[in-house]
Amino acid sequence: MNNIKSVFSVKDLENLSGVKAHTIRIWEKRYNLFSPIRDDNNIRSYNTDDLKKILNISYLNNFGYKISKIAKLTESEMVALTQQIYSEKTQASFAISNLKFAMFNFDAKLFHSTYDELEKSKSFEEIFYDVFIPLLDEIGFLWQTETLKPVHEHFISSLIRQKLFSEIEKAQKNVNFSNEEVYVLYLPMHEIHELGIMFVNYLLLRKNKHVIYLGESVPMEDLQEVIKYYNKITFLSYFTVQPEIDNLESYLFDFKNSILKREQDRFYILGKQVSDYHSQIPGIYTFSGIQAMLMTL
DNA sequence: AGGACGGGATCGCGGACAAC
DNA sequence: GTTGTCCGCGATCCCGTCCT
Repeated sequence: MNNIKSVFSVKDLENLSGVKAHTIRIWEKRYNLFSPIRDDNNIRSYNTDDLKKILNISYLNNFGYKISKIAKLTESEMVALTQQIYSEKTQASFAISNLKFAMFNFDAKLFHSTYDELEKSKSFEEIFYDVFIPLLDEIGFLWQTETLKPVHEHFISSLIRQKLFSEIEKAQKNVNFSNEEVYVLYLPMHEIHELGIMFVNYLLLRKNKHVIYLGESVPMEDLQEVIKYYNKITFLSYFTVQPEIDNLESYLFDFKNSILKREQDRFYILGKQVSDYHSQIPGIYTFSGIQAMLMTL
C-alpha cells in the first residue's frame, strides 16, 4: 500500500478524528477495531491504516451510525457505506477528512482526486471557503497540539498553492480592468504564509480589479516605488505571524508616514495578527475576514 | 509533574415488552 | 394506541496506578 512509517499516539488519533482517546481504547477493547503496536511501557502506537479507519468510523459515527453496527462492517463495506452517504451536504467534511489523510500520507494523488471530485459540483471559490479554509484552520489546531509536523504543513500548503497558481493564471488571462484604482498586494518582511493573500489576489481578479501582486517578505521601502506609477492605490496585506503584536503599531505608523502620504490611498489588512486590533490611523483598515473586506470594495 | 493506562460509577438514550 | 418499566449500549467522568 505505502511505505510511510507514520506513527500516531492515541491522543493524535483523538485530535485528528475528534473521538476521545478513552473512547478509542474502549472501542478497541470491546470491538477489536484496532491492534496498535505497544512499546515496552504498553503505550499504543497506530499506523496510517488505523488513522484512515478512525477517520471513516468517526465520519459514520457522526452521521448517526452506532459503533456496534460500524464494528461489524468489513473494511470494504465501510468504504462503500461512507461513499453511499456522501452527499452535497456532507461533501465538504468528507473532503476535509480525505485531505487530512492525504497530508499525513504525503499522497498528492489523493489530494488531486479529492479536489477533482469537489470541482464537479463546486466553484473554486466555494472549494476554498468550504474546504481549504476549514482545513487550514484545523491544521492550525493540530499545529498547537503538536500532532502535525512542519513537513505536513509544507506538503499540503504547496498543493493548495498549486491550485491557487493555476486559478490565478486563468483569472489573469480573463481580467478586464480599468487603471483608475490599483490594488497592491504584499506580505511584510518575514511573513511567508502566502495562501491567504494569494486567494485575495484571485478574488480581486475575478472582480476585474487591477492587481499588482508582490508576494512574500516585501520591505516597506520597495512599496514606495510603486506609488510613483499610480494615482490611487489600495495596499492590501495579510498578517498571519508578522509583524508581531508588539511591533504592530509601530509598523502601521511607519507605513502611514512613509507610504500612505496621499489622502486617496488606503491600506487594508487581514489576518490573525490584526484580529483583535482596530486601527485608529486614517486610511488604515483591518478586517476580520476576507468576505468582510470584499463587502467594502 | 505529566502523560497514559484501565477499571468502575454514572448518565442519557432507545428498544423491547407488558399492562392498561 | 399509550404508558410505564426494564435493560443494554455508548459515552463520559473520576480515580488510582505506573512510567519517564
